This record gives sequence, C-alpha cells and structure tokens, in this order.
Amino acid sequence: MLLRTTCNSVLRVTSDRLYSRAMSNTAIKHLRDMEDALRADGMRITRQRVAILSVLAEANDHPDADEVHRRTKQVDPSVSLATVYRTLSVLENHGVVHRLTFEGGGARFETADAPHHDHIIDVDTGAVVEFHSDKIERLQAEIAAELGYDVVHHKLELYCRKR
Amino acid sequence: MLLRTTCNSVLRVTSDRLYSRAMSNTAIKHLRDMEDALRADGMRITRQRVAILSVLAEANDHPDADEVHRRTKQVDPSVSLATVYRTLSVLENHGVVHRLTFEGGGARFETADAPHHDHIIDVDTGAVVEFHSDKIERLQAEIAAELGYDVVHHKLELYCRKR
DNA sequence: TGACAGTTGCAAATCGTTCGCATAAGCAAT
DNA sequence: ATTGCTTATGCGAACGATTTGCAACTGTCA
Repeated sequence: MLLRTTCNSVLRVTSDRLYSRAMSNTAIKHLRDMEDALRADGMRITRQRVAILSVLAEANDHPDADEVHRRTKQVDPSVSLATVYRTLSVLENHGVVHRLTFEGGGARFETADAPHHDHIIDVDTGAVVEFHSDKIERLQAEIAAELGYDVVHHKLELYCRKR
Repeated sequence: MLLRTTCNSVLRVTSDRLYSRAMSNTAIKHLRDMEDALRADGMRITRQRVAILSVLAEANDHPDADEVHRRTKQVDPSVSLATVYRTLSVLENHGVVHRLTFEGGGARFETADAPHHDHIIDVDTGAVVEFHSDKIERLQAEIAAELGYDVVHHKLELYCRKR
C-alpha cells in the first residue's frame, strides 16, 4: 500500500507501522527484526519510535537530534523533540545507534549496524567520510595494554582538508 | 618576596606580576617569556590573564573552565568566569592552550607546550593519561592521503578501563 | 479487555558557554 | 608620568543543546 503525502514523499504502510518514503521490502524486514529484538530487550515499540527508527535506518549521513526530528516529522508530525532525544538515548543504550560528538556543535548520530569505523571530517565543508584501519586498532590496544588498560571504546577523528 | 595568603598558599610577587604558589624561577621565566611572546602577538597582558596563565602552567591535569576559574580565584579572587572563558579562547587562538572535548561533559584544557600527544580516558575515574605513537600518526596520514585529504589535526581518544 | 508500567508532549529547568554593556585598564606615543 | 585610543573586564542576561517534571496516553502481557 502506498500513500503520497503533501511534501511529495512516498509513505509505505505495513500493517499498523508507518515507514518513510520508498523502502525496499528487505529494508522493512530489517526494521521489523530490529523492533522485535528491541521489544525482546524490554523496549516498547511505539509509533514515534518506529518513525525515528525508520529515519535513522534511511540516513546515510550523520544527522544531529534536530535533523532527526525534522525528518521524523515528515513521517509523523506529532513527534516532539524531547521524544527524539529520549529515543536516541534509549537506542544508544540498546547499542542500536552511536552518538558522535565532533568538535564544535552538538551530538550527531548513526546506526550501529554498519561495521566499526572512524571518521574523517572535512574542516571546510563539514562532510564526513568513514574509514577503518585494523592496523591502527591493533596499535591502540597495544598502547593501552602497555599502560595497564583495556580499551572499552575509542574515538579517532581526522580533521582534514581536501588536497 | 613571599606572601602568605589566608588559604595557606604561598604567593610570589615579581615586579607587578602575581604568580600562584611556589613556582621555580625557571618556571617564572617561562611565563614571562610566554607573556612577551603573546604581547608581541598583539595580546594585552592583564592581571587576570597572568593569573590564568600561571594556573594553566602549573596544572598537570586537564581542568575544565570552571576548575580553571576556581584555581584562578585563589590567585586573584576578582577574576570572573566569563573572563576565564574569554581568555581560554584567546589563548587557544594564539596556540598556547589546547581545548579537549571528551565525551559527556564540557571542554577541558591543557597547555600546548608539551609535545603532541593523544589521550587515554579512564571510563571509571575520568583520569586522563597522555600517550603518543608515531606509528599511528603515520598511518592516519596515509589513510587520509588515500582518500584525497591532508590531516589538519586529529583527535584520538581511548576510553579505557584498568585491567 | 483490563491493569500496570513505560512513554509522550509540553513547558520549564539545567548546563556550559557566549554576549551586551558600561567601566576599567593596557600600551604606545607624548 | 600623562594622554588617548583600544581592548579587556565584571556583571547579568541571553544562548543553544539537552534534560526533566508532570499529567495524559498507550504498549504489553495476562
């Protein structure tokens, strides 16, 4: 079933769940599975949380809370900013999203389903590129171990300029 | 010349400059040189800035603005928090202090005179340990280069737990 | 379906940080 | 030293991002 909204985005209604724009069936299944896992983990799956989850699943950038709110309202206009903040925190605690705190400016978020990676931030444009280096990770663990520590998590950000 | 204050800390007065507690003569000379350099760089050396500089020079931890303010007031009680913030920003622009933005919580500061290093943050105690790895730095530059970037600066933080 | 505990929207509160303004004080030239 | 120009200061109010208290609402599970 398809609905066309006033703002020209396509909504797909599946049973009583609202997902934003055109999502593939496999993407929808992925969301459903995630909801089930979260429910099994004691989290209530509300209308607002579904909307927020679908926004996060679709995002391939790193939106801040306000941007998540803006996008979520396209799916469900009643969702408040406070709920967005609360939901993002809850999802973070469930390990479903990661909170990114780049220099200058508020927190930004990304789904945790992609494999671990670090970030390059373009100092001129604010664009974010993801990368990963096993070699660096190994060195980090070595250094921490030398100092008597285990790495719980780390943050590696390269603030760069296009050459 | 020595002064003993009510709060049991020793102040040293050198010409018209106030430095906190017992500082070695070489440490004082270092501060004087720094002041001269800053003055030559167009920055006015005020009573409050001298007090803040001396606090920073003495700190071997990574205090936040509020903590810098608390310590500065021991030297000169009239210094306001706003001035601490303004001075820290100015000093950062002059490359004299670095602003550290660890997860959860406000900015913390360190003097820039130590050679470049990264940080290990104890997730249980908040303690900060400094380390450096040329090997990691080299890898970072390589990765950025592969993606068409030059590293302007970077942030590497290992959030760790004592083993 | 009913009941309970978790969730929501709203507005107010909080936290760290910045800003406007009138006053005070560096610094360079005198 | 004194002057004059400009910048720095303290104060309190404003700020933006985030959190919270509360009364109404709604998943969930029996």
